[in-house]
Amino acid sequence: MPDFFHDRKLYYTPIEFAIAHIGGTWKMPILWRLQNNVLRFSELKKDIPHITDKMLTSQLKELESKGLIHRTVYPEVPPKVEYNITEKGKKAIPVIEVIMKYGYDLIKEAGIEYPPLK
Amino acid sequence: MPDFFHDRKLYYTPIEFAIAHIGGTWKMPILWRLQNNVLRFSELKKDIPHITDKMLTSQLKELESKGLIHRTVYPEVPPKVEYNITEKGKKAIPVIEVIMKYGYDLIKEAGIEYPPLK
DNA sequence: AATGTAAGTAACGTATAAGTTATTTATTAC
DNA sequence: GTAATAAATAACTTATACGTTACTTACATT
Repeated sequence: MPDFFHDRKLYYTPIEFAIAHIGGTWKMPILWRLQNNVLRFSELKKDIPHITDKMLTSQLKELESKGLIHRTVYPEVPPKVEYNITEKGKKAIPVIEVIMKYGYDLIKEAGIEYPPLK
Repeated sequence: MPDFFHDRKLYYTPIEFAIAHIGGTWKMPILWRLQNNVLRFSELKKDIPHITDKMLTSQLKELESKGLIHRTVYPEVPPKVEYNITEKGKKAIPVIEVIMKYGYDLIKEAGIEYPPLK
């Protein structure tokens, strides 16, 4: 398991590389919502509780820079910007699904009351 | 998707809860190595490149406190401590596998030279 | 002229994760 | 009596993630 460089950053493992793409508090919630919908900045903001403008902006930028989503600007006033998932981004969806289900299992095991999946 | 409290911490989503269990730089590499082996502290240290004593200690403690691994102390000098995965911990293995495979895919897509999985 | 709008940016502060270096312990081996 | 050993711990520093508040833009509406 050698280390490797990418984009001026050193990675130790494939896991670390994967987390660099979909990790952090907000990237998975964003990708999850874009899996079947093209959404505007304001719609994402509404859909994702607690997210701030700053975090939404920065996480969208990171996802775009890694090619998981695409950003379309409509030159209107007030601005209109739409975000859609890319083919590359779609490959993250099953991964997110597995993590989400694991989270639900843990919640259940911990005896936390929570609306069930599906 | 309501928020919930657990262990005096507020979680926003099942994903966040899952990551609290297996996230961070070192927890997955540790669990992965314990999936089929009972290992001593020093063996884990040898097996996991770049990990420091401090991080190994703290991450083992967190994994133990969440019930994913078990710690056995043999009252000898010098000390002997063994770590093994629990039934609860085993449930994380398929999740880690999916993330790892996703990492390998991303590495391949990025054109990084890397020894292939399997 | 003032107000509202969508999609941000900037400056700043806080919290958590992770890394670095030195020290501890009890016993056996030299 | 000094050194080696395994498994840590403690004090400290650095880096990164995340949050808070205020501000910007260009046009349309009132």
